Amino acid sequence: MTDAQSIHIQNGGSCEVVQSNGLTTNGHGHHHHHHSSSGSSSKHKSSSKDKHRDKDREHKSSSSSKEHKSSSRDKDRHKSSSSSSSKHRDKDKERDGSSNSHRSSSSSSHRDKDGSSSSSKHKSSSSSGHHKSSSKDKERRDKDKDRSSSSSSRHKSSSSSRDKERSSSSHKSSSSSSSKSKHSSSRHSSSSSSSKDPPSYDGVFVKPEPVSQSLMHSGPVDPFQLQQLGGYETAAAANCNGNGNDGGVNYKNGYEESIVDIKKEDESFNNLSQASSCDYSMSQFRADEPPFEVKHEQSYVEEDSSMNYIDQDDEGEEMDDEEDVPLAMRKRKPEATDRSDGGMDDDDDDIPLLARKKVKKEKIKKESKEKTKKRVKDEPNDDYGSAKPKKKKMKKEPEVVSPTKRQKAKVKEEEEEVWRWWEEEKRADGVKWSTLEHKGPVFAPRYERVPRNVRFYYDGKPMELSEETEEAATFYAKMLNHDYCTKEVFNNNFFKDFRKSMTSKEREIIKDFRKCGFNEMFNFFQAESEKRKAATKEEKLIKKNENEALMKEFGFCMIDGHKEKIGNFRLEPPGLFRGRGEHPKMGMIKRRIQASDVSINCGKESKVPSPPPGSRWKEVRHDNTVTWLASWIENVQGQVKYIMLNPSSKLKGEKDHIKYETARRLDKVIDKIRATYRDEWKSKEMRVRQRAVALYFIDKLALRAGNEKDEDQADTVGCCSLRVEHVQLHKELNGKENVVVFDFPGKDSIRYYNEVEVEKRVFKNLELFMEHKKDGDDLFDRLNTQVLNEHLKELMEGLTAKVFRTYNASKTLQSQLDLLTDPSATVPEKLLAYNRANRAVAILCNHQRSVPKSHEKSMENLKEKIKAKREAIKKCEAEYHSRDEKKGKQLERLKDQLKKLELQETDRDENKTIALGTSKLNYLDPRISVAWCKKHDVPIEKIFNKTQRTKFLWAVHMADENYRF
DNA sequence: GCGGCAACTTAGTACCCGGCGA
DNA sequence: TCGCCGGGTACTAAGTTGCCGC
Repeated sequence: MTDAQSIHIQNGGSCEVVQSNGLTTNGHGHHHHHHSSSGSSSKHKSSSKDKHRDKDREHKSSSSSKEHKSSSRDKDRHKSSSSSSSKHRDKDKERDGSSNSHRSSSSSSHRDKDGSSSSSKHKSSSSSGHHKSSSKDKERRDKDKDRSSSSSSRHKSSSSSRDKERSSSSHKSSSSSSSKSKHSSSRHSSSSSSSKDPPSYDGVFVKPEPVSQSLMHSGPVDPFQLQQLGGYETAAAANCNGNGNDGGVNYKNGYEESIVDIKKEDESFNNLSQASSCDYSMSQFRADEPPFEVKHEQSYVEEDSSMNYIDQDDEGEEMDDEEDVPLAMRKRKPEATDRSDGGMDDDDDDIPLLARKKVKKEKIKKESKEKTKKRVKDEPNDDYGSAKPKKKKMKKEPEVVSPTKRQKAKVKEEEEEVWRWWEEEKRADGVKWSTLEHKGPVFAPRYERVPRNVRFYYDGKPMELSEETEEAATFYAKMLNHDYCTKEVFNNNFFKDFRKSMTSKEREIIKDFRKCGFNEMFNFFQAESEKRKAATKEEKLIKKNENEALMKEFGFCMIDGHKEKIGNFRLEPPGLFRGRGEHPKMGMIKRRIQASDVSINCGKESKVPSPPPGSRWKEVRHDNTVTWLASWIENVQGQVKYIMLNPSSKLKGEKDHIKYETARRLDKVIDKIRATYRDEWKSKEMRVRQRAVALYFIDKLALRAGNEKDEDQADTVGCCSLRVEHVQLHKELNGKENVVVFDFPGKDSIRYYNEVEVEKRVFKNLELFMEHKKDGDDLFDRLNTQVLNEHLKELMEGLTAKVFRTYNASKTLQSQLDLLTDPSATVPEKLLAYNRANRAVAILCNHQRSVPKSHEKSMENLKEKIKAKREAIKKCEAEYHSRDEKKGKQLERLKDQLKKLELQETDRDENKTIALGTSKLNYLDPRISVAWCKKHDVPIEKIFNKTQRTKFLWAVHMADENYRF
C-alpha cells in the first residue's frame, strides 16, 4: 500500500483499523489505554500532585470506559493502573507480553531478551532507578558499548513507567475531558480496515494522513504531492455513494481513491531509482537535482538489504564512538541527578543535553524577588528617526473589491490606514522601530462584590467572606458548570489557592473543599449573563460605544509615524488557570495584575503612558529591538506575557513575509536535504541516524520539533521528545508493510494518531532505537531540538524544524489547488476545491477542533433544506412540460440552489472536526490563495474574511495570478 | 557549553454579534 | 420582531527558537 493510501486510512481512521492492531481506535479507547498505563505509579511520583493526577486519571478512565470495550492491551494497562508500585513490575511484564506484539513485531527476540532480563533490570533499578535521566543514558551507553549485555534499559523501569503515566494521563485528558467530542463520537465506518476504508472523520479524529513524501525511497518524489494527487477529485462521486450517516466517508473516498493509485509503493531500498518514474512535474523533487553531498563521510557498514537487527546491533556498538551517546537523559525527575553512576564511564558526550530540569516554581519565586533586578535597558536611541524608511501611504486598495457601495466605502476607510510597508526597504539591523508611543494597557475592572443575598455556603450554612476570598470564590463559581470542575487536580489546586486568599479566620473554618457551596453564586452569574443577553438595544449600544471608545484610546499605538492596531491591549483579568490536557497547575488562581507588575516599553522621546492614579509601573524601558509594548510576569507559570501588535501590523506582517520566504528557500534545497537524511539513515553514528529519522518524520508528517517539557507542565510531546510508548511498529498492518503507528498527545494535548507506512530502513532504525528501551524512554535519546536545529542551520540559513511545517503546508496547498481546481467550475465549486485543499493541510498539521455542538442539528437543517429543494424541483419539473421559458429558468435556478446546498453540506460535514483557520492563518503562504483567486476569478472575500484580508494585505498587493510558492 | 530566560508564533476555545429565516 | 445559527473575534495557553550570561 502506498503512503497515500495510508494517509487516507488514517484520516478516516476507523476504529476497526486500530482494533485490528489491538488498539482501540476510538478516542475513548485511547484514553483508556493511556489511562491505565498511567496507573503504574513509579517511585518518582510521590508528590501529592502526582497522586492527584493519578487519581484523576483513574477517575476518568472509569467514566470513559463505558463507551468502548477496551482492547486487551487496554485492559492490561487498566489493571495495572490500579496496582500499587510494587505491582508495577508485574504490570510491566504483563504489558511487555501484551503489547509487544504491537511493537516491533519482527523483533520478538529483543522482546524476549527484554523480558528475561527484566528482573535483573529491576534490581539494578533499585539502586539507581530514581535517577532516571542519568541512568537512562548510562544504560544506553552501556548498551551501546557493551552490546552483549544488552539488557540495558531496565533500570529505567521506574522512570519510564512514570513517564508513561504522564503520557497516558494527558492523552486521556485530551480526549475525555477537554476535547470530549474530538476523539469520541466517532462513527466507525465499517472499516475493516482496508486501506480503502479509512475511518470516518467523525469523532475520532485520527490524524490525517501523512501527506508527505512517502516515496522518498523511490528517489526524488514528493510523497506529499503524490498523496495529494487526486485529492478530492472523486469526492463528488463519493458523496453520492457515501452512506449518509457517515459524512466522513465522502471525504475519505474523495481523498483516498485517487490518491491511492498514484503512488506505487516500492518498498525495497534497492529499487529506489525505479520509483523515480513518478511525474516530477508534480513533485517537489526535481529529477535533475544534483546529488547532495552528505556531510559526514563514512563507509556504510550495512547494505540496505543486509540490514538486520543483529547487524544493526553490532553496528550500533561499532557506531558508538564517544559522540554517539544519548543526549537524552531527560530528567523528568530532579532526583535523577544524584544517581550514582555505577560503571558508567562519563564521556563528555554522554552528558544528557536534554536533561534540563527546570523547577519553575522556584523560578517563579525567584522572579518575584528579582523583579527589581530586572534590567532596565535604556536603548541608545540615537538613531531614532534616522533609519526611517520612506513611506508611501494610502494608495488605493485595488484588490478588495466589494460589490456594494457600502462595502466600498468601508474598504476605503480601511485603506486610509494602510501602511504599505512592503514597498519600503527592510531594516536589517534587528531594530524594530524608531518611535513608539502608546497609552499603556487597560486594567481588568475592579472586583465588585456580589449582592449580599448571594452567598457562599460552607457545610450547608451561608458564610460571609472577605472581599479577596469572595473574589476567589467567584472565580470558581463562574466555572461551576464547566468540565474543569469535575477534575480533581483542578479542584485541589483551586482549593489550595483559595485558602491562601482567605483570612486566617476563614482558613480556620473552611477546610474541606467538598463542603463549599458555590451554587448561589453560580446562579447569580448565570442570571447576570442572561440579563446581559436580554439587554435592550440601547443598553447594548451604550456598552458597545464604551468599548469602542476604549479601543480607540488604548487599542492603537503610533509606531514610526503610523497608527497601528494593538493585538491585546487588555491585561489578563484574574481568574483560574485553564491549562489544557492534564495540566498539573489547572485551577490555580491567576492573580490580578497591578501597575507595579507591568513593564512598559516605548520610545525614548514619546510620552510615557500614565499608570492608574496612585500607582507606578514596574519599569519603563525604551528597547527598540523588541516589539512588545508592555509585559508582566504571570504568576501561575512564571512566564512573561506581552502586549504586542495586531497581526495586521507591519511588524507582524514583515515577519510573516520572511517566514514564507524562508519556506520558499527551503523548496530550493529540499531535495538535497531529503537525500542527505536518507543517506544518514545508514550512518554509523546512532546520533546521526536518529537525527535523520526524526527529520524524516518532521518533513513527512509535519511533526513539531518537540522541546523538552517540565514536570509542571502537561505531558505532551513532539518529534524529538517522542517516547517509545508513543510509537508502535508493525511489520505488517492492514496490508501495509513497515507501518509505524504514532499515538501521542501533541500540542494542547491534542491527540496525534497516525498509521504510517515508512521506508524499510526507517523501520529498521526505529527498531534499533527502541531496542531494550522501556515505554517511557526517549525514542531519540541522542537528539533534542537544539541539536536538530543546529544541524538544520548548517543545511540552510535560517532553517529550523518549524520551517518544514510551513513549507509542507504551503506546498500542499499549492499542489492541491492545482489539482482540484477546475477552471470551468462555478465559484461555489471552486470554493469547495479551495476548502478541500485547505483541509488537506489542516489534516496534515493535525489541526483539530471539537465537533461544534450544533453540528448535528445544522446538518439536519441543511438536509431538510435539500429535501425541500429537491421536492420543489420535482414539482417544477412536473409543471414544465410546456416549453415554458419562465418555468425553465426557475428550474435552472432551483437546481443551482440545490447544488449550492449540497456543496455546503459536503463542506460542512468534512469540516466537522477540522479547523481550517489555524493553517490559513499560520502556515499557508497567503500569496498562493491570492494568486488562486486572481487566476480563477474568485473574489478574495470568499476565502479571506476581513481580519484575514487585513492580516494578509501585503500578500494581496504582492501576488499576481502567476505567483507560485 | 548549557541552562534558562525572553521573545515571538501557533493554537484551540469561549463567547459575541450580526444576519437570516420563521 | 424574535430567536437561532454560525462566523468572527477575543483571549490566553502552549509551542519554538534565539541568545545571553554564568
